[in-house]
Amino acid sequence: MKPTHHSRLQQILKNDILSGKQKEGSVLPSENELAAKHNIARATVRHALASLEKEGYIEKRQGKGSIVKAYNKKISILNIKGFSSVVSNASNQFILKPHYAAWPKPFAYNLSKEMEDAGCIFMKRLRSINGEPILLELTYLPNIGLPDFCFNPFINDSLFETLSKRYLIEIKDVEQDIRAIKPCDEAIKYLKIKKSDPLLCLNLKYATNRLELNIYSTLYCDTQKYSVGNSD
Amino acid sequence: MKPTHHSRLQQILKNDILSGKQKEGSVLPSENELAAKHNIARATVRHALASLEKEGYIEKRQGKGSIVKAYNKKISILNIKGFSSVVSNASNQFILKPHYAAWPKPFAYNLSKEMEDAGCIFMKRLRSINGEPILLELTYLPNIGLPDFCFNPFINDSLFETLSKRYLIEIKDVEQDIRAIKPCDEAIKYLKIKKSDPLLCLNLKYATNRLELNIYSTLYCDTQKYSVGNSD
DNA sequence: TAGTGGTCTAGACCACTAA
DNA sequence: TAGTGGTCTAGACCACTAG
Repeated sequence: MKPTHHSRLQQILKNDILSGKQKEGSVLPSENELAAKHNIARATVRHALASLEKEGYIEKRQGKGSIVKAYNKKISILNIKGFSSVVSNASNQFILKPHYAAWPKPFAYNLSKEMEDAGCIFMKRLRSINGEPILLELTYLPNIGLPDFCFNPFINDSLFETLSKRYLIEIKDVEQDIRAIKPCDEAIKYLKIKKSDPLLCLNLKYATNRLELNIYSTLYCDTQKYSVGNSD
Repeated sequence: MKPTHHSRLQQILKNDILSGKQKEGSVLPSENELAAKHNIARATVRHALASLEKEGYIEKRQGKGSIVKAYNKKISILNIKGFSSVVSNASNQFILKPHYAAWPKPFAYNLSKEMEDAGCIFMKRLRSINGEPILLELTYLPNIGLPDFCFNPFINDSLFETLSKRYLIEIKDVEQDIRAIKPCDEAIKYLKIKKSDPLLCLNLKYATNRLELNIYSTLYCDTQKYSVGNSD
């Protein structure tokens, strides 16, 4: 996995934004400036900026420039950013730490024979905001090419950051399925809601840069105080 | 609004896919072939294909080609495609036809003084699949630059198609806000659900190619039979 | 008017896939 | 090995924004 010019620039700018060096509403250096500074062609700069725009970090305006987008305060599960990178005052608690298991049967998605046989890594997490439980998440990863996954703690409490830094796995795409349901017993227990409270249920399928590797999550979300959104 | 080479090619390919001339799983002509056939540079072809990929119509594979994506059978409200272009056997019924009105107060989003003063165009639609009511949609458009909007019927029953063909307005972006709620009386009546049934509520804000023009929709969706998804 | 992003060209080389 | 998409360059002109 060799870094390209555009992905390198993309990472530099993303870090500038996340670290606050580029504040929301500020204008990035112009495409020509970036090209000159990094010794790359303008088309390559545009490629990097297009990626940042797709991920929701910037907004482009003809004649003005590339503007750092306002930070979205919603629980942005629907975009690719994940949870811990978006919500502040959020905390993660493992109800079940990552462990090896068989895939549940039946499983909502089709699995290849190879994945089926390898079994899965399963975890159950409760996510809270300001101490209030908001989200119960069941996550399934195929037990392929993830050595020692269960024996090392997460980096920064983040599954995606761990996958990226430890295994060079990047999330490319999300497929999602949303329903409003009556809460199951488990959700009632952990989210401390009533049996009559409606609950948001999301089934997510994350595609990664490894073609055969998908990550599956089922989320139960109490949307009475917070809503689920995207900034896409 | 002058059509560009890449948007023209994008439209041609999109039509080929939607009309079935390019079937799901089939491979589009190669970038070089498309470039030669349409007398444009390969970079321009790539621009068009990138847009199609972003909208979920195709998937690119290095060394193989651009593959037409499997048609997503879910009610894809979360992507930009809209409703009528995605779901077959779907029907639209106006509960309230488009008419001029004041903006509701309070309104979930901030409006500029100009928009506020212009008032809005409001409509209420019930959408059914196979004769079963699934979705109640309340839509608000600013009454700016949409002459005679209320006096002409929709093209193909589609708001987006009407905006595109009659007013050259294209949807660029969607911001969404999702909740599971207890149904309101109106939803119970039109969707024929019980008071205890959980209901999915979506607040959508569509951005368009006209900077000051946003479209707002509130959707109430019965997800007991169909779920809401995206193919992003 | 100067500077920005948007579109477009005509090349080049590389990485991957399949026969 | 031939053909595909992925990356990249060095130019050009246009449309839009702001001073």
